[in-house]
Amino acid sequence: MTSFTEENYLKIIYKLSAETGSEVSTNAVAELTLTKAASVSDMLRKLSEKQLVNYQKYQGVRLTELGEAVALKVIRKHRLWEVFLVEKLGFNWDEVHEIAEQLEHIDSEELVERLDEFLGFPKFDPHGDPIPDTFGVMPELRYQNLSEIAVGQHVVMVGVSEHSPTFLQYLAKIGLTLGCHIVVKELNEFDKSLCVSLGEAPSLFISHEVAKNLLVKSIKN
Amino acid sequence: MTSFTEENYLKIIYKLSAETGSEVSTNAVAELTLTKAASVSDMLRKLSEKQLVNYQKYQGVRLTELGEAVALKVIRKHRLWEVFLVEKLGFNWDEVHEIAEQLEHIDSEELVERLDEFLGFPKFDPHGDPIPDTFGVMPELRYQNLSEIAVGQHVVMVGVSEHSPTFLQYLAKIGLTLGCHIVVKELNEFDKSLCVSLGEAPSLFISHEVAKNLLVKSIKN
DNA sequence: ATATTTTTTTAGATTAATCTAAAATTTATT
DNA sequence: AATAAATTTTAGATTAATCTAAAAAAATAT
Repeated sequence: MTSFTEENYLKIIYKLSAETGSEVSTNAVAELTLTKAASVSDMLRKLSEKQLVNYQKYQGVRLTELGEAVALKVIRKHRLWEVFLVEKLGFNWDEVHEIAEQLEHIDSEELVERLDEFLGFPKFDPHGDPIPDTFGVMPELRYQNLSEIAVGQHVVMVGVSEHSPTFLQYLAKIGLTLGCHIVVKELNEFDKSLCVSLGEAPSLFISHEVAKNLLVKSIKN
Repeated sequence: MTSFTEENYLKIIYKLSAETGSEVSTNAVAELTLTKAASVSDMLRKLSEKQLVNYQKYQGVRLTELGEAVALKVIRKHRLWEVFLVEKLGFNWDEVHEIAEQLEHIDSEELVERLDEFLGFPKFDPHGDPIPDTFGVMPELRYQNLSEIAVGQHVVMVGVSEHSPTFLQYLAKIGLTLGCHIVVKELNEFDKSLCVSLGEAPSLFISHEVAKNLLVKSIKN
């Protein structure tokens, strides 16, 4: 029905679309599929004929409901296999992606359901990413506040619970953006302020007041 | 290195070659790959260029050592995955072939070795077929005599331990051929003779003397 | 031993997925 | 708003795996 290649395109369009919330550009897809824009154009026309995407020339692409269902099935398989590789076969969480990229295309509904059961119906993969259920429904994400994170932990910023412009402008000014990686370096006992590092940049001080309003996702290490 | 398709050809050539012991014909390969002879000719030329087979036009094909090593790796993976599907996921032994046909092409040495360990280094798959080790070495086959088989068991005839023409002619006469499926229906206590059935054919009486000389492989059910 | 049949190979097309180079469209800049 | 720059699409090729139809070789039967 859908080829290995088509499934990869759908998965990538799903991910890009989830990030931006709007149409996905040809170039963005080309970058992740490791192909050229010309190849992407061809494939988008084909996926469009198959009713898997809505595609208007020069206007970017979006998944149809059908396309999203297919993408979610692939993502479900990918993440379940990652759990299997880590929990059952003892791989490290950073060694499993490439293998799961292959396993995600194995075609058998029965296999997926039995694997899910064998693994105890996990809700998150070893990277903390949520595993869609049979119907494509994602589990609730269990984000934490940065203020709850222990020293030494590595997290990704996934949102804020305070939405005032002042607060958001402040975040932009100190370099805290959605998706940035944060390592908690130090916790000051007296005022609960944090010293954190952001990738290469010099360390940053964050007050408890600010930390309470930052939603983060922890990254296993 | 070797594509999905090439691996399937090598696997099929291995199996045909193991049965006949000599060169494999183009048509025989075409039948099992579900393609036409013309396609097989093309592929044999290609596999020959890659040093995976020895192929002389019109003279049939044989695996090289390299080709056999690749085929055995695929067979190893196929049979290990079948054990996984039956032992861990609870599939019936007759439901797993199609899924294993896909899983056998997943490319990761590390995965195969860890799977083998996870399964407890099984020597035979759920159909009783031997699983080659990492180096492509098949375990000793543990055939049984028909006389040792319990009532209700389903076996396949794989050989004889008496090779006299009289005996072999007798077998042919009563319809016992290599590869035929036998179900043990009844055991007569007083002379240890058996009543067995062979597929659709009417039941057959076999003396203990004959049963002792029939090598069979049991089939899990 | 010749003719017929069967098997196998070659020649020429087809499909899926990709590419490069050129043309078309959209976005950004003066 | 006109032009320049960037993005996207089309046109035309390429590669892997397959096909049909025709030619060549081998096996079989008279």
